[in-house]
Amino acid sequence: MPRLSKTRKELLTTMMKDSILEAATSVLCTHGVDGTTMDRVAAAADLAKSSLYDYFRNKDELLEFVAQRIMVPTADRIVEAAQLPLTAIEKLSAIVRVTFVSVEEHRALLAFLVQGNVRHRRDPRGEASRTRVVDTVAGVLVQGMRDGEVRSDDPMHLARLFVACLAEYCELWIASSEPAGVEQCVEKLMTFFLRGVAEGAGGGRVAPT
Amino acid sequence: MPRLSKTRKELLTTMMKDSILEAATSVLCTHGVDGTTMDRVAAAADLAKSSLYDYFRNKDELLEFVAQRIMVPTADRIVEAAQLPLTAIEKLSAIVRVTFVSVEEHRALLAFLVQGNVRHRRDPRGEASRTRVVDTVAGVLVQGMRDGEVRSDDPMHLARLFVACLAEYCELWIASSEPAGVEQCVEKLMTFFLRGVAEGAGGGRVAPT
Amino acid sequence: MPRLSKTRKELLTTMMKDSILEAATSVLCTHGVDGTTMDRVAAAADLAKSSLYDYFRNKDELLEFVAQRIMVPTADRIVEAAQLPLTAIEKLSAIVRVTFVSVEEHRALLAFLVQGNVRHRRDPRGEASRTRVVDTVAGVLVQGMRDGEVRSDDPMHLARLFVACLAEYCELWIASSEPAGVEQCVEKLMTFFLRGVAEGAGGGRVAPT
Amino acid sequence: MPRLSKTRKELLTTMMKDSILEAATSVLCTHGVDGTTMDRVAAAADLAKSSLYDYFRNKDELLEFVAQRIMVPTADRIVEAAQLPLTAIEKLSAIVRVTFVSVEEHRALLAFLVQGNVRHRRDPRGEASRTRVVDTVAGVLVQGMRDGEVRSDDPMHLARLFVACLAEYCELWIASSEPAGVEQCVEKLMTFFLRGVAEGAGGGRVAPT
DNA sequence: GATGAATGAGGATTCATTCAT
DNA sequence: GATGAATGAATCCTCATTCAT
Repeated sequence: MPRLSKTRKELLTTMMKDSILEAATSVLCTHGVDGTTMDRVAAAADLAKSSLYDYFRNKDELLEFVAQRIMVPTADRIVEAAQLPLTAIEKLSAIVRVTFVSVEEHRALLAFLVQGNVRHRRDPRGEASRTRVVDTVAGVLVQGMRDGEVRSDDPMHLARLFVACLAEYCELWIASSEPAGVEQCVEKLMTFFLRGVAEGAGGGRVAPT
Repeated sequence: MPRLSKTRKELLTTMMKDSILEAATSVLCTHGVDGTTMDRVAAAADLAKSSLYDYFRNKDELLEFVAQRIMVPTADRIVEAAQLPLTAIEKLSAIVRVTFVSVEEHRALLAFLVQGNVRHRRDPRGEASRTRVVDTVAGVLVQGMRDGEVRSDDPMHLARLFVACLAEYCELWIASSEPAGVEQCVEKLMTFFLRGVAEGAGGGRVAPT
Repeated sequence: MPRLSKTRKELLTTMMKDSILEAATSVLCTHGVDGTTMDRVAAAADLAKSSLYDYFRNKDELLEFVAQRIMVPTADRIVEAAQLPLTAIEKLSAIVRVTFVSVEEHRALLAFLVQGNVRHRRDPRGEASRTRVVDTVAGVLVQGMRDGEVRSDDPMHLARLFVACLAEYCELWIASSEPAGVEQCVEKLMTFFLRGVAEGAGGGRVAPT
Repeated sequence: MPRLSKTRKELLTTMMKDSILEAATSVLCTHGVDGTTMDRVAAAADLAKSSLYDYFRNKDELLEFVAQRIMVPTADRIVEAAQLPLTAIEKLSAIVRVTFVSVEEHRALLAFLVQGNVRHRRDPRGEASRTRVVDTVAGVLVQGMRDGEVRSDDPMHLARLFVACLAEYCELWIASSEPAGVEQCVEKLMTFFLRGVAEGAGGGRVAPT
């Protein structure tokens, strides 16, 4: 057989990486980050453990690959949404919508990563993506404050609360036995985020001590 | 010498367990959940590793004990706050306040557990406490809806968002270099939770698709 | 049982380390440096592999310990011999003698280390000892040249040749089925080293090209 | 196309083996014996790893081939030198000279093999060549003793010392930043070997105990 | 109760080797 | 002949757990 053309070779490699990605994803969902061993990934990929090392230099690189493959496109879409010519509130809606769509694609995994990584302070995998998202949201909030759409407060704090709610709601949604439609989720979450839970327009005077 | 009375014996055991608890807490703060080995706990407790097994059947039981000891009292206080004769909104304020006070007491650890455990799907430690808190908050929200203080929505969903925000804000607060006072935090978080981020009374019309 | 006194504890640990040392020594002799696995050492020590790590942090530390325990005392004796108030030639004799005595104590192992390390350029274990020995010999040779006992030449080169011959002769000696006495070895090697192989006093005119 | 003639086929195979030899040589020089993996050799040979097995049954055979290809010609030249119609001392000179020339050709590699293999007791690669050399030298020494050029002693012992010195000096020479010329090396080494290090004709009375 | 010692079940990683195409 | 893909056996190391004293 003649040497495979470089392109073809890379294609095959890419397909294998994707197949391993899928296996790793499934193991991650089933066993959690700490339970994700090379053994299990290999088994899920129906491959010898050592073969994993033909595609990834080590476990970290593999996990990094998973994180990138899942988080980065989502973060990308979010950043793009924030760059559309919209009002701040419209952008926030768009961000929520885009997130739900991504999560719907990857179901459990994204939620898992969103959580897992956010929380493991020492685990840098995926942290970059989260930071990008938080920063993007903060930027939108600043725009909203400038335009009088959003009340004045520390934008980074609000952005983190926003992302935390988003993550929690994704989790909720995915775990739900009869998940609601994306649009309904967007609306509910935006309502919560914009108006809070208090009844009525003038509501929400914070209770005295 | 007569045998120690059963009571006295149990008292000593309890003291040892507390001493181990302290050691485990310190290790958890220093090394994180994954870095918490029986070796390190034993060293921190100035005890032989094998002696840990005289007080706890295994590592999980030990960690469970830690989780209980830290989370349960906080959850207790939260439940108590929810039982005071207050309006729903006042109760929510009280819950937030009580949480911040607990977090302030345990600093890193509580926040760590709040995060770490909530997120690790497979890790049931502390999950019970979290569930209790969410349920309690949901109950308060139901009261609020009945009394016209809280707008109508799925109380479990709102409760989870509430707790998620609370956890995120604790994290924020603990990581902060010049942490604000408890009262200020309570107010900010309650404002967010009750009124959202939208400017003005009529704000927060959710953006159309 | 009361806590073992620190002294007693250390004593036991030391005994175990020695027992492991012996096991490692035997494995080294049998399988060579590259064939010395923790598995084999554990088996030879009649211990679980993991127990080795109770006494040595890792394989390198174990091998380092072996090297130190074997090489350092020998190197020490050699250095001491070089500090006696003797003529250079007498010192060289003393060095050879001391080496043979050490080798006799440790038989195969010392020879093995002498070789193994000398040759594995990348393996720093024991290298320090060898360097010390070579330097010491070089010092003695310098003294000999100053005193007119040794002909002028690069002392480092001569020292390395000296040590190489010493090592080779040890090897020879150990492999021999009817090993000669130490004194005879010393004499033969010294004769070789001092006078070479040429017959007669005026011998050894180097052959022309 | 007609089948290649057997001869032609073998020729191609030989060429490939040589090409792999070169690759292996380069890897050996760069990474040492332990760092010489089939992967690296394949990469250096610009060949698939599995293709190596079309030419060598296994790694040992490959290394053996390398050893032979490097050592055998040198040993051959040494044996030839020993067969010239010369005095023993002249022969020894010739042997040293021939060795240095070979080493100069292969630089690091030969020295590496001389060391690495000689010392690894379990590693038979190259051992045969070394034995041939030692035997040849021993033969020359016997001639020298018969002719009164070399003092009486065990010729095998002296031969081994001779070879050990030769190897050490090669190493020295190769590691040297400003290596001396071959002739100078030959002379120095022969002087050492024939006359030892003692000053003066009558020198080298071995020191008394 | 407490301790020191020991262990077995993994886990990541490397590498020589095989085999269908 | 050559290749890409795959593999199993080793190897180092960690850690929860047990047990005699």
